[in-house]
Amino acid sequence: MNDKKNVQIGELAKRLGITTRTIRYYEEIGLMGPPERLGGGTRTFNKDDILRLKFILKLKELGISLNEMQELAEHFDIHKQDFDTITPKLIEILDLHISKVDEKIANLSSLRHEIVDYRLRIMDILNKK
Amino acid sequence: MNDKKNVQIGELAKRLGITTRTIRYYEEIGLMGPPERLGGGTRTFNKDDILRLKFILKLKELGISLNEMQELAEHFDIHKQDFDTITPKLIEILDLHISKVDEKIANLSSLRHEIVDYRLRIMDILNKK
DNA sequence: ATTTTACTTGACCTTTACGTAAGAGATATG
DNA sequence: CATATCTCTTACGTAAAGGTCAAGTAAAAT
Repeated sequence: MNDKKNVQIGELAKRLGITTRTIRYYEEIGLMGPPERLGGGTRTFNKDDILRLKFILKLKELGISLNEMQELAEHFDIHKQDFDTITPKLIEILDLHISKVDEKIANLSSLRHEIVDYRLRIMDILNKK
Repeated sequence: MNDKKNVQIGELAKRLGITTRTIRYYEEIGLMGPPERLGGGTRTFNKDDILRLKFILKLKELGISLNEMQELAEHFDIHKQDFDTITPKLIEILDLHISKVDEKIANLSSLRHEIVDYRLRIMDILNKK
């Protein structure tokens, strides 16, 4: 009666290197749609659930916040396998994210300059004494 | 009896473009030593206080966290004018901070690559259909 | 002197992404 | 069956850097 493929939360967490809290949290904020439950209420995750979770983790790795993902939750409904609809929107998001990253890099670079300059000025003060 | 130079918190905040809460907060966490008070308890800030606050804001601008500043609070005791003692330590900090920034930049750069790659793979999937 | 600002402390609120604990029920194993 | 090991929900805690009241004084302006 139990699909070989269905997994409980602890096992899934261990597999993906995250905690059960994280999985429940993603469900809590609606990133992870309610999974099936066993008779007693225990969650079981099927292949699609796992795919979706992996996808979320991938996006997170790329620096996309859970909040940003939520705004797009409608678009990457992996359950529905409508990869056609999800991808254009996702690419849009990724592009936006790339420019954000570029901006951050630019900011850090100028910050670096400033720090170096400041450092030099202090060194000067030290040497002039 | 009142030094022309002494300023109250609202005025000081306005001058530096921050809020009074921020100034009180810095005092709260010990970044800003207790200032003099008027008879009624109103804080007044003298030149040194203002210098110190400006210094803190400068460091903050450079991306140094309040926490990092606290660890160094002993070293940049501007009140004591011991610019000799503060600078070497400060330079040390700045150097450390520069390398932190470099690391962040490197991370963001590789993140950028990953995102672009991911984007490309998705584009491929789209085009192959 | 009186009104209008400004200042005081205290304490709770915000965001993000979970951590952690409590108490109770479910599942797996010997 | 008993026990060990999940899993469940609820709900408060955390870090950073202040924001935002609220009630009560003090200082400044008229």
